[in-house]
Amino acid sequence: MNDPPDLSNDDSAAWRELTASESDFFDRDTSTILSDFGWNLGHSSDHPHNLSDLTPTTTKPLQNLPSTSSCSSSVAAVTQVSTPNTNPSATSSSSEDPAENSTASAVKTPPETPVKEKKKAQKRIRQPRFAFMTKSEVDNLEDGYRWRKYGQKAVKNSPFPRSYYRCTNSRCTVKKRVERSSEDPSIVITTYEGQHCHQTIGFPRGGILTAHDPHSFTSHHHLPPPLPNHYYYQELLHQLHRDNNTPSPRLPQSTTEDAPTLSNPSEEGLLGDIVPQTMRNP
DNA sequence: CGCGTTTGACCTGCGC
DNA sequence: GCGCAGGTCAAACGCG
Repeated sequence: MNDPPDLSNDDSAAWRELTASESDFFDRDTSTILSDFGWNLGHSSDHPHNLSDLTPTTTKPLQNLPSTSSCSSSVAAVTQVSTPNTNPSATSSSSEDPAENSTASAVKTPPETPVKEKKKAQKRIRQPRFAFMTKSEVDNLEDGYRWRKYGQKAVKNSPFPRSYYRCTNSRCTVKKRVERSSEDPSIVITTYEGQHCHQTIGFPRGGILTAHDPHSFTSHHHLPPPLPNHYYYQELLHQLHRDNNTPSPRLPQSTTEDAPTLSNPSEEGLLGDIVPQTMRNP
């Protein structure tokens, strides 16, 4: 049905299906969008500086793909096209393992009938995806969650492999893919799939976040993915469709003249300077 | 020893 | 039906 487009395996039809959600995406307040995916942008300087701690980054959300909520139960929600506006803490109470987990656990089971049928019923289920580009030297940007790498694949037409990560929280089914842009190796494309159903767990090894005080460990300590930027978003779309010889989808409203708007200076400091020109093709 | 990464194999979807 | 590419698994391995 509404198969969410895959950034890497981009299918033009799927991209075109974005239009409605794109409008919604760009019309909405940044923090609202991000919170939909379990990210809550701090409103002051009290958020941790993770991304910029690692490297100067320039980040751009690419898409907000409506689908299901990963931590609420899944199958029935597939047809929901409206924004998955559940906030992570709200969904966490019912965070039984949804389709994603059962799918994964079923994969390696012998190809028996019941499991296979179950898989088949689930195969179309995709979590909401949120992709963004980050101009960074490092591939794996700290985002407040712990990730376990479960796979790496070579990507066609790209010298850079794609890495697959899963949230280490056993009840959280969020995944992310990390790959470098073949056109600009300094650009890291991160695609999140699903919503976290738990708070950020901090950085056990890095110690940037702490949870000593559960009361202070509120949602605004979620680390945000980067801010939306129409320019990058559109650039990527065009780039992808150039690569695939498919017509570029039209973005609602936004133009390449849209300057990235940072809601406050501290965010700018967090995310690094946004330099739209870096995304332009020569 | 626990946890995370690496990596080859396997599964699945999709286009031709 | 076949082949390709993406996605996932899980054993082996490394590290603190």
